[in-house]
Amino acid sequence: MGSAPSRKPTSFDIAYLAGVSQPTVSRALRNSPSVSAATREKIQQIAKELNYKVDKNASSLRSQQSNTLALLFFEDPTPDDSQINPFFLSMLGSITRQCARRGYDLLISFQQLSGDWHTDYQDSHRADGIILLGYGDYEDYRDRLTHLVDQGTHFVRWGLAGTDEPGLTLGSDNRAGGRKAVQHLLEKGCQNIAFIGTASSHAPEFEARWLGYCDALTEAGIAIDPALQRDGISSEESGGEAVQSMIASGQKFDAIFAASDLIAIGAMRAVQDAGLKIPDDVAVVGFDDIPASSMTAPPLTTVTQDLKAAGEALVTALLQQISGEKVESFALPVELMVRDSSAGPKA
Amino acid sequence: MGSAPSRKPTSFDIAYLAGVSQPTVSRALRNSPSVSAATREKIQQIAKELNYKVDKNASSLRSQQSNTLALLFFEDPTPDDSQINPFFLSMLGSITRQCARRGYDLLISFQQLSGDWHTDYQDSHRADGIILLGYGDYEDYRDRLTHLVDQGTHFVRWGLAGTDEPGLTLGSDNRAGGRKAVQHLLEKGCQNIAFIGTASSHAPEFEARWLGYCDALTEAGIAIDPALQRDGISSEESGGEAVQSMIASGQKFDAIFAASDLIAIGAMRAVQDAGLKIPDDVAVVGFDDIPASSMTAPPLTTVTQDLKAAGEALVTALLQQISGEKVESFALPVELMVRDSSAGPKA
DNA sequence: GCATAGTTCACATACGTATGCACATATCTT
DNA sequence: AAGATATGTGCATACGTATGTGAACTATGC
Repeated sequence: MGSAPSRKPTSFDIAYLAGVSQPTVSRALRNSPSVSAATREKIQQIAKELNYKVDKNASSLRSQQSNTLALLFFEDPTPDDSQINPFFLSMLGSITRQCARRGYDLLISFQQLSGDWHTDYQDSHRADGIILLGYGDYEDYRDRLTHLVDQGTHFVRWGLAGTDEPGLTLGSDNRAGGRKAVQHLLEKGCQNIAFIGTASSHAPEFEARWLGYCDALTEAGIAIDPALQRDGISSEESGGEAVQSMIASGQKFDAIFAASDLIAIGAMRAVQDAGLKIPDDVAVVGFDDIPASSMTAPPLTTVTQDLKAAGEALVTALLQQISGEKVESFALPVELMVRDSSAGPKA
Repeated sequence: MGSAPSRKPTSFDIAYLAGVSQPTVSRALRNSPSVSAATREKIQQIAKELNYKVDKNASSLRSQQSNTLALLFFEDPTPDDSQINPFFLSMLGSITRQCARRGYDLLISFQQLSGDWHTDYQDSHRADGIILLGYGDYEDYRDRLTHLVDQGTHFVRWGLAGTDEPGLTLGSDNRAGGRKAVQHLLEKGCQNIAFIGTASSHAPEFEARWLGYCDALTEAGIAIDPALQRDGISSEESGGEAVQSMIASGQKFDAIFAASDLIAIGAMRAVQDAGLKIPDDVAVVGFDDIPASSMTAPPLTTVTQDLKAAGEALVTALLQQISGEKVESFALPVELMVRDSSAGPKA
């Protein structure tokens, strides 16, 4: 191909070739209205020929904005080589594309809850704003969020919308999701619906899902039975142990609503290990619709969140905040994805 | 807390407070040996108090290196809101952590095979090097790789190591993996082992896995039977169709080696839909060990690649290349992860 | 007591772009 | 036709850091 120039072309090179000044080149390439169409086209043509690309560092330095967002995953118990929560990982694609569409680069990082990530990206001018993804007890990092707000850092968090923690939070309508899940089980004729997942404010999303569970039962005139509830974090082990505990205690149940798919998958395995059939003996519904959910046996009925909409909402909200608009937290609608783990002859 | 300063502190602010010049601050913060210990400590102390962070843009502009790597996922048939191949997604965690450990930021992007991504990150000085992840027919983008090499762009690709395409390629030892998988099935007593996956050079990794399949059969003195082979891309549908096709043709088979887990999962479902038991009637082995593999029913035996080592190798190789070292392509060892889809009474 | 080497720092400047301002020319008022 | 607005471009400079060069000062040698 063409001979490799010894040096990357700069806006001065283009200016020289076009017979204009460097500032005019800058303006022309940014489609400034204060440069004539003829000049602009000439400059853009030359830039293309030289394969010129604006230097991101110089541009960001001068304009004081990086056109870059930072995506921070954080995990509570982070083992060093851990997997990321599959649900959040699924959101990555949507966020990435949305960023690209808006002309923003995306910087990515995993973080422990410790460390001083909360200031790094902002202070070093690497990113104009931050997206925070991660389940977790936000009591732990409430201080950090407050600090971010105090510093004027732009950020948006995926979590339980409408709560009172600092900053902007978007999330699915977890309560409505829990309600839909349990209503579905009730319609199937289930009588003793168990809940697995921590129903405390330390896990606000799980708590909201639990409240939805309560809503549906209450509406159906069924009493909330603590004996049908088990605490659990979002893991397969946790779901399995909960089921074993219920079986061991002699508790009758014909359905399980799990606060996450990972819990549900572990629960399903434990149910099957106990010789019970899904969905005939026990129907199971999860929450999140992680990729594995459609591959289990039987495929898992679950509450699916619109990941595409979520990614778009996060990016959009963050960019609005950056541009100075006032943005309100809001919840995204969810839908029930009925699969075989709750289908069948029972209805 | 402290009162928020109206302006972010710069190295000049620190210099003033420390009674030194700005260059001395820069050197002190970079631990340059040409600044005395006393001065360095004083400066670092002040920097800490002011919560000073080096401006990434200015630093990168001046030093002409960004300390950033770009991770490019690309997909052949990219639907706009597509999922990323779960296998590559799994590698993300390892790469991210490794970058962090080396003090590099990670920029992430999804790309079509079209577009001019191959020059963007390099030319705009956004990244010092590029990691390319994606299966695919690299005939399609061989030109782009060549272009990258010509431009002197630093990049490393995950793929079939040791092939002759331009640039540096790391990958798993796909052939050994295929061999191990099939040896395992032979040891279980399987006689008619099918292969699903395109055994052509357009899918070089699949081809290598197929060669491993042939190796194992040949070593066992079994003839390679084309009737036991079906082409297929890496998707569940593809795996399912392949199985249906074999069953429809009356072909006998008591085991399947699928070139990817997605294929294997689709194949398992088709096998079960046909009323056959896994592993008793048909044993199944996949390749990749995606997260869903352990959750299928039965859990899928598969060839697992060391994702942690892979991520580290990619980052390390790229950084070595950036620093001017000569780096050779090499293959990483793989292991068989035996689960229930190939276990059982047959052995 | 002066030259040599070593240490520690300041000065000047470069990295490449974006933008406020002034200025020149062209177009429009009355 | 002279003054008033519009339009397009150049000039100067700022963004914040990193680094080559040289100056001052200290320590060492004879």
